[in-house]
Amino acid sequence: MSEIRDTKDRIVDAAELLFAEQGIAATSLRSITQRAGVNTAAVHYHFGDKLALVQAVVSRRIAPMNQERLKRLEQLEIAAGDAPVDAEQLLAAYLGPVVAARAEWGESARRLGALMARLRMEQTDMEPLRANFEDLHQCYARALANALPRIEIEEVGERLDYAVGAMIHLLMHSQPAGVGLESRFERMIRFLAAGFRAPSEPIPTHHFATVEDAEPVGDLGERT
Amino acid sequence: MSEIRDTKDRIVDAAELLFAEQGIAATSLRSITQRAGVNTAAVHYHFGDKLALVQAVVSRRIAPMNQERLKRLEQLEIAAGDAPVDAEQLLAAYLGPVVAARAEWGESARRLGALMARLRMEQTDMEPLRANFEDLHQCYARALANALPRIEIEEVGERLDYAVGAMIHLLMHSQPAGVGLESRFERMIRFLAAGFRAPSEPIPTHHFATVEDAEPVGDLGERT
DNA sequence: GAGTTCTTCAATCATATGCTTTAAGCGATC
DNA sequence: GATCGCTTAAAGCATATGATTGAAGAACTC
Repeated sequence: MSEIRDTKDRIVDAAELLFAEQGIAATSLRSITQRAGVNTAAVHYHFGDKLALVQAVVSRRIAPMNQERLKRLEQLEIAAGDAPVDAEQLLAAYLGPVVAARAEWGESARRLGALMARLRMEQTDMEPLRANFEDLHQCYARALANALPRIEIEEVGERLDYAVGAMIHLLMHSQPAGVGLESRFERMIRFLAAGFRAPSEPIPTHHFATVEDAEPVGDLGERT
Repeated sequence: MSEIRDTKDRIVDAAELLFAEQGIAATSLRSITQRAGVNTAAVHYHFGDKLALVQAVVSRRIAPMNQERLKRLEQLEIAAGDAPVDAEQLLAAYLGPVVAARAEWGESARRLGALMARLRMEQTDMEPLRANFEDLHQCYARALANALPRIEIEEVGERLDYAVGAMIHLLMHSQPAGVGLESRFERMIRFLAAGFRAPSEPIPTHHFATVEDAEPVGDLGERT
């Protein structure tokens, strides 16, 4: 009985690590079972096939994190009442759980970023994984569109995509020790929030030579 | 003689397409040679091994594009004289060649974005590929730091990373037909430029309107 | 045209992969 | 204590992979 969970968990642990470090397609079941110290057939017994293993890994880590993100969004919307939620708070709610995951899972969480990036890259090849992110993206895009009424909703979606791209990058390339990760996240949020608040249309005339000081995060008081 | 270039080029063509669509590690030499209509051994004869093939693909497409980007940077700096180059122009110079590549290479250019994304993801596994981007990144980070004297240079580098992440995302997920790609690029540049101009520090401790609720970034990595 | 080099081809190697099968181990139930 | 279900183990299967070989085939030089 104790061995059951042990074997299954060890497989998922090893798979998570190797998927993150080498990519999903590039990781063989044998390397997983070898690292987990279990038999090669165990993964097929417990999961069925490789894709099911991938989904198990996702279910254990990514899915709860995305639920947390949705929960935070809900809380923000409740707290804001009828008023739109602040864009920066939305970004923090979107990105925060990833940072929290690091703090909670310690060293093993270092893989999370790489795993998410791999998922994002390879989900084209594995359609079933896409569903894990679509809801999340749509909900936040809608909330951000409310927070930024001047920006066309379509463009808000695009910008959220860019934010995801930036986050993925940070997750992929941040140092193992996670030194300064939280402050880097804060800076990234500042960067992204400023981008989100950029006007939707270009400045009619092509004279943005002196825009530098004219369009910072000046209009911050649009909330409360 | 005519066959020589043909075979070599056909291999590179097929490799570029398949690398972009399936990933580098996930693409077998056999699938490449099959698509190219050449013998399996041809790739080893002409290139040596798989990594050399990858480098050949990069050399033909990515490397010239990166050179173009450096050239544009140089021209901007010359044109600006002693004054720093505008950040938006820098971003356009950085991202423009990618758009130009699409227009120039037609349908085959659709793969470029995916290829660059794959390269970025898998270059961790293939160290030799990293050099193709490091110079570029440093030069632009320096120029952007000049354009944005208020931002710490370290943070400028981070922000450029985020810009790359956003660009990669756009390249990966834009539609095949490339409908509206250029306008999307323009909007992305607007988004990114606004981010780059965001102040480096959150908001100095000294009072700025209502710091209390205007700084949602603070409770990012909350410990439960 | 002979000789040399460059290029292609079919066949093959050693290994790795996802997956299956068959049998053994183990605990609980009757 | 025998039986049954769940779990693990070892071996093997069919296929795919990167790489190599040696010979056949152009192509060019002299």
